[in-house]
Formats: sequence, structure tokens, C-alpha cells
Amino acid sequence: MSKQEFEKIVNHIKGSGFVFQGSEIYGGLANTWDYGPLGVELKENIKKAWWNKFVQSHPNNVGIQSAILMNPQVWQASGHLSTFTDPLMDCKSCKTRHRADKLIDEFIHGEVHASVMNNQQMKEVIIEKKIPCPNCGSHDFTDIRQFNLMFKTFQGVLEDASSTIYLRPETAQGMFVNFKNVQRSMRKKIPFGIGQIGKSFRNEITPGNFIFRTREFEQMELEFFCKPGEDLTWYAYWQKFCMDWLIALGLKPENLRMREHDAEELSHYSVATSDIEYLYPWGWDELWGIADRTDFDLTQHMNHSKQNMEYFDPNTNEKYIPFCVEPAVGVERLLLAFICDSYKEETINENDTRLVLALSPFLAPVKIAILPLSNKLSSQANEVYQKLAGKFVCDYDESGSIGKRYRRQDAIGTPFCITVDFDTQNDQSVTIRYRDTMEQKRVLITDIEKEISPYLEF
RNA sequence: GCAGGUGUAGUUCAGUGGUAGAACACGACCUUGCCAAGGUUGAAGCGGGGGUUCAAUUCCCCUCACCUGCUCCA
Repeated sequence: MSKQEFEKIVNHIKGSGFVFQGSEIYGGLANTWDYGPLGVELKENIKKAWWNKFVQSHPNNVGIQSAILMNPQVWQASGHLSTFTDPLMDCKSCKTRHRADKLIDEFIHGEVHASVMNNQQMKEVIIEKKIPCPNCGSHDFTDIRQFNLMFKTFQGVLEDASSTIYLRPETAQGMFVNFKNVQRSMRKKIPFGIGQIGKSFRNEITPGNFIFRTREFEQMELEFFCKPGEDLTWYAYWQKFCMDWLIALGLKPENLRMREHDAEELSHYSVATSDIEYLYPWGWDELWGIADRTDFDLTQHMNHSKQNMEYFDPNTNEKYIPFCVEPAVGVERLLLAFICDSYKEETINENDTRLVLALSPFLAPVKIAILPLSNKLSSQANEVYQKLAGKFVCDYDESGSIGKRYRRQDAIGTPFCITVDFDTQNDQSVTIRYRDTMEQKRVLITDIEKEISPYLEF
């Protein structure tokens, strides 16, 4: 897909009520996006589909919703405080970026330790000892900036160090800290999983690619706990499970691939990670991360909290800390994949094209558009609308020619258009027009629900 | 955060140191009766702030946002 085509898609979804620039009337706020009437429906449908498949209908799994704000010790234990906070400075001469603490430790070898210094002290040492840029040898650094991937804020009225808390950078820790609560209260036996949908926040250096990478984003994460040694079996299970689900929801298999991480790309908590990648307009990029997090998180929390995180296996009388396999996907980038995958411009004839979002009917933000064939039929069409609006997300449109109204609905992915015509009064029937085939079918008003429901099942 | 680029109606583009134009889209009315018809008409814009100037959308500075890289990740 070309850059121009991607711009067309972005324009289309900005212009048609899916996504707006955040805080737009104030000139925007970098990289924030608001979801409009259609966008929020699509997003909710994606989340419903995930929850249905990964939590509701999966025999091993249950769901939770944990707080975004957590005790800071959680991030101490998880490693996010130490690995997500770096003192960074740039070399003004060659534009490379360096970690001040690494520079000092590598240059001075044990004489002093950067780990006990603050930024000011580190800067002084770098100047005093004339530590050069490892890349170009010059001595022209910017000030040290604490680069923290976690958003920091304060709880309570006092803004001091003791009230500092963080917005969670992943939802996963909510599952780990509640592992015992969930296991006990739901009497779950290993293997079982805990799923959660919720917002996470990362102060990314470089967000971008429209809604693909943002600092505020929504995750759908499953932490699946299993017996040590069985983790790689479940790892493979979830890889396939996720991939199958994407294809069932309509993503084209040729636009999806599985990529295993190399040893050096692995996160601090993982021994095996793979990405399901999607062929975005700018190239293959990560959609879904599936990680074997081992017993790292539960062990860390056990050590930091002094709470026992062991599981007693009643079948074998063994005690162990479960291993965890985590499939984690971002809602917004999944939404973007669905839109890119379903966007098409069809040629009807020489001078006529139609823009279609061929979304799975389950995902489509609007299910049914009610269109009176003539504006003399408004009241009858409104009756039909009232009957259906409580059951399905419906749109009502009587402006413009019937052909134009069909095209408007095609462009936002509405799978069914219902026209009320001059025979409706007599035969109590309407015409259903299908988005994908443009075929039409006459059905009784009382049969509409029966007719379209099979398409909306997931 | 750094480097480079871009900012004119909703969108795509014109244009000028002297009151801003088109097409498509949108609203209303008329017409029309199943796939972007037509007519009349209407609303709508120089990203924001400052400077130079009698006068700035145009020239200069700052800022904000977007795009492309570096980095990172769902």
C-alpha cells in the first residue's frame, strides 16, 4: 500500500466520524486521538469480540479490571522503575544519545559509581573528568534529562516524593498482584488465565504512525498461568489461538505473519517472545506480542511483598510458582489494522467507484441504515427505525438520492441497508440491501431481526 | 528529545504586501422513486502568538500540530 493510499484512509476515518485529533480546537495535543461516534462503536465491538473469545467463552479464563494507579512498589518489583528510567543526554556534535550513568561507569571504572549520583552530580563528573562522546570524542553534551517511560503523578494534596505514583505502563501487573485473589475466590486450578482490557500509558520517545503508537493506549492482555515446563506448549497454543481469531474476524491471512524475537530483543522479563505482525501501510509492524514471562513476575512480587505466590497443585501435591504466558494486543492498532484491511475502492464502471469498508458485520459500527425511498415515507421509515434501534446500532438517512445514501453507508462499513418504499404500507415488508454483494432481498418487517442476526454472530 | 519537511473551507488544490477562489463534500428547498442525477440557495478557511509595515495569509521570529528518520514497544 502506498503512502498516498494510507493518507486517503486516514483522511477518510478522520472525516467520517471515526477518529479526531485530540483537543483539536486548541491546536491539538501531540499524538492524542479522540474516537468519534463510529470509532467508539468499532472499538467497543473489537473489545467485545476479544472478551468473548478470550474470557467469556474460554473454559480456563476469567476477567478482571484493576486500577490504573497502583502502589509504586509494584513497579519496583516488576522492574519498570529501574529499566524504564534512564538519565539521557545527547551529544550536540554528532547527535547521538547516551546514558550518563553508563558513560561514567565505563570511563571511570569503579572510582565512583553513577548509581549513587543525581543528575547534577553526574553532569559535574562528566565535565570534571572530561568524559568524551564515545561516538565522536567531543565534549559537547546537552543537560541530563531523566527519561522516564512511565508517566508520573502525585496522589493526595502534597506533591512530594512520598506521594509520587505512576500511571501503569501495562495492565499485566494488575493480574499478577491479583493472582492469589482470583485463584482463591474463583477456585481456579492451573492452568488458568486472567484477562483484562484497559488503558495503559507510556511516555514514548517517538510516538507516531497515526493511532499506531500513542502514549495513552488500550490493551487487551491475558496472563495465562501454567505449570513450569508446560509454558512452551501453552506459548504455542496462544500463538495459534490469537492468529486464528484475527483471521476469523476478517483480517487477510496474507497480511499477517508470526515473528520470533531474537535473544537480544527480549524484554527483561521474557525468555521467549513472538510478534504477530500485520502488513501496515508503512510495512510489517507489531500487532500482538506473545511472551513467555516465566515465573519472573510472580517471583518478583513474592520477594517484594513477602506474600506467598506459590500454587499448591492438588493433583500432584506439588507447590510451585506458576509460569506465565502473555498474549497482549493494543486495541487501537488492531482497529487500524481492521480499517486498513477492509478499506477498498471498487470500480463499478468507467466513471464510478465506490468506497467500501468491508468490515466483518460483527465489527461494523453501524449495523443497519434505514432509508426511506422517498421523503414522503419518513414516518413509516421512522417506525421501522424505532423498532430496530433498541436492538442494533442503526442510522437513519433521508437526505440525497438512494444511491448516494447506499454509498455513504458503504464507506463506513454498514452491512445492511433497509429501504422503506411505497409498497411497505401494503405488504409490511422492506428491502434489505447487502453491502458486500449489493444484492437486495424483500423481507417482512417482523423478520428483519431473524434475517440479519446470523451475520452478526461471532 | 534531535534532524529534515509540511501547515489556505470537512477534503484536494489555486492565489496575493492592499477585503481570499474552485472542485468535491455538507445544510435547506424543489425535483427524483433502488446504487455518486439535476436546479436554486446557504454555511464554511489563511494552525496560534509576536515583530517589520500605512497595510501581513504573503516577509521575519517564536510556538503548536502533522509527516519522515533515530529510539521504543501493545
